[in-house]
Amino acid sequence: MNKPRRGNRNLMRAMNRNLLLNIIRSQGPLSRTQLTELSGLSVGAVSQIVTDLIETQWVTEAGESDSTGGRRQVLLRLNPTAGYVVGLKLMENRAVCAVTDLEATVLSYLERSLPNRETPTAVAETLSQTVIHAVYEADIAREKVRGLGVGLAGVINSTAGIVHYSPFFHWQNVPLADILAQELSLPVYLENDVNTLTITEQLFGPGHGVANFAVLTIGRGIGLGVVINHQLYRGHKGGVGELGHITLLPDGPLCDCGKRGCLEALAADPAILRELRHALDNGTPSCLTSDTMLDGLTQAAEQGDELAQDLLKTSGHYLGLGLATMVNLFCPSLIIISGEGVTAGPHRLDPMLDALRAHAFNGLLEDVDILIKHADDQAWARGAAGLVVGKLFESPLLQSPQTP
Amino acid sequence: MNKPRRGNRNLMRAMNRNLLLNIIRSQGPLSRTQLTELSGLSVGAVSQIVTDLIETQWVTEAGESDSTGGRRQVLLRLNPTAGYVVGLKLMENRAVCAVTDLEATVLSYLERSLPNRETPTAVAETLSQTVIHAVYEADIAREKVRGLGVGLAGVINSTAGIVHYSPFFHWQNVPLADILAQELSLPVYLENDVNTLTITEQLFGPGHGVANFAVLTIGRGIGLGVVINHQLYRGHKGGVGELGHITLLPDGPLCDCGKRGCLEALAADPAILRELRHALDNGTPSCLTSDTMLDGLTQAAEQGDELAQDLLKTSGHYLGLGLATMVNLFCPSLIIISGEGVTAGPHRLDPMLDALRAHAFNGLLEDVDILIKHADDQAWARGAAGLVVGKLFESPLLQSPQTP
DNA sequence: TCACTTTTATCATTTAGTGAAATAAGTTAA
DNA sequence: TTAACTTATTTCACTAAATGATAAAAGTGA
Repeated sequence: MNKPRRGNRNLMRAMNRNLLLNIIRSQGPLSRTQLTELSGLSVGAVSQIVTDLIETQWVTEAGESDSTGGRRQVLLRLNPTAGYVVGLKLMENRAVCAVTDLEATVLSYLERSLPNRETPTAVAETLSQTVIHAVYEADIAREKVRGLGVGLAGVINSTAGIVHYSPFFHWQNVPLADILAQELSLPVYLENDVNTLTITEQLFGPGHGVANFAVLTIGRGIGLGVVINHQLYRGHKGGVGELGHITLLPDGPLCDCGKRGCLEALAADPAILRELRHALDNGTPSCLTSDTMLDGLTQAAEQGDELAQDLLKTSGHYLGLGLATMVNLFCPSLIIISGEGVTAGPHRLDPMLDALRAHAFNGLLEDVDILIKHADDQAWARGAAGLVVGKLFESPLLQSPQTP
Repeated sequence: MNKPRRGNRNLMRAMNRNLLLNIIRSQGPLSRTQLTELSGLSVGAVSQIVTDLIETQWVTEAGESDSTGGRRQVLLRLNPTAGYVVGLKLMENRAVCAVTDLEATVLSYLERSLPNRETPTAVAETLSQTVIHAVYEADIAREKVRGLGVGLAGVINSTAGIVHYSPFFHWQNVPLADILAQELSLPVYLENDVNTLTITEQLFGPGHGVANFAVLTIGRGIGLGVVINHQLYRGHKGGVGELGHITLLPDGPLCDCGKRGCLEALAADPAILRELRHALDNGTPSCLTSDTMLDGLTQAAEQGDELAQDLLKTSGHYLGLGLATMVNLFCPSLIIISGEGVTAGPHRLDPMLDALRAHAFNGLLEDVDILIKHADDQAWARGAAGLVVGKLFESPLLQSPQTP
């Protein structure tokens, strides 16, 4: 039982238009005839809607296919220059920005350091300039930019475009989307960073067409994005799946959130480095030093350093435990494991998968695909851009729940 | 982004018909004018659809309201005799059965013991007789029975109507829905028992209109039903939220599922009784005996028995820990705590709520309603009946995903 | 060149929602 | 009691979108 909704001709047209647009977008160049088959619409309707899509420049005719004994079919594809989108990913002290076309191909990419502890307005100004610069570098007409997607860690109200809580900026209830929208005169969509990655995996990645899947990101924090019934799940008031803060060890180390033994405090990158320093203080022999970063630790593990291996193994084990809990509750059919922390490699990921298998409920992991997929800075920026693409191709059933 | 769907006039009509029907069902008797306001449809459309609903007997005119200075409005309500549904809840060695009308008012209710370890066919025969008997007792025409809903613990493929795994019957891949449907010549819907309760809370209980909520059941096992975006979530292959089998203590007691330290093995009713026997064996002073059941234990706790209080407290604590994990991942805006285990009262529930508050992520519990709601056998049977009502009033957007 | 195929456009038909106007059925004040 | 006003519901002309048949376009092959 979904929330019932009123139907009228406009909605019907919008649904079918959206249907065709999404088929063309995801299934590559297609003829009108193929569209009728794939959509189930009549030839008349397809003809009419396609004419409209071509007039409004969303779609272009792109060559013809070979004849199969009759008239050649004219291929239709998404107009690559129909529009462009900008994605911005905010991190602790810098931002990365990407301009992409509607197929998420990156046209320009740049990084910018963010002044520390600035006011939201000051940060917003820096961000605006970054966006303008990136659009300039992409060499596209500004009018064709359809929107800006912003991803950052924290609790975000994506509907209102408000940052409820950000661990980096220590903001509270900042209407960042509105501020940026005013400065740039663009639609701005704000979203938790893991969610942007999740949406982009749904649109362009292995998550396409998968009804239920989850994206786990490992890095400074532990993030979780969840798609349920083909729809990103945001939870009550934008409080997304806080997998990083489930309690695994009630007496464990203190977490940033104030509780003890959270997954994040046991298994995220800072936890590994904290345990490294503990071990060195206790005189554990190792080639590592107290200012080794995760990359160095990974290298050391590959070269046989036992401490490094142990640290990664422990982190992986807890990650697997948390992942098993997630699987027991959500039962996704696909799990994408991503983030910078993936680079730590098998020394971390193998124990994770072992623990996952050991603690997931009987049979729940059967037919579940698990993908390891590294996400660098550019992938995060591209993810934020994908957020806008997602809005552009979103089903009208989800948009503007008008009267009822 | 939902899976895009084709729209046509039939769908439009079905959507609006369903919209009106659901408004009438849930908002009580209403006039046509009120319907136009609540639905957003035009007066003409409402008039036409209501005429159709009356012709097809779904709705009846039920008196008039007072005049507010003009023509009196004719009130419309769900036709109470439009149809009836039957619900069946299967337990370890018995089944309970309820016949209700479309508003989930119970018309007849009966219990029946189930012969142990029988074949599915034998069990199905007993169930069919029970259903026929219950319908007879409800004194309704058999043709007006719209379907049978069956709820039982285990992993159920509700789409195919197959019991994948049942902890009680030790069946595997039994097409119970088909067997019963043949015997009774009725549509039969099979579903995990917690899910039936969840659907009924959504239709007739506090879950009505709530986009995201969860139902936790405490009893012999720990169950979880989840509604996300107004839709029951079933997970991949019907593997529902196995909250009972998340690992809380990796070295904890052995669970039925073969793993150690599952929530169910720590906090469900059998776990309490197991710990009771442990404690008695160790000579802990108490007025309890080794064959005390949960009711006796609860009474003892109320009368000040320390062991009983401790046992309930420990169970509650683990329940709260598991609940906090669930909240961190799902972030529902409403939690309904139900099942027979609720009768254990504050000695169990207060520690549960304490642990929940202590381990839920900052602020995630704000504005979250928590309801304690006892569910006895009849409530479970009514829940199974509600499953059918849910099907009858389900949005056409969810039904028959035809071609696309 | 003709017969056949395949693709795409066009057009009459159907039908559900829309909104205005008509009808029905009240109330209220003179 | 009647006229004026209110409110509820039905009716009806209108519109627009999907449908399905038919026509037109554009190819192949003997």
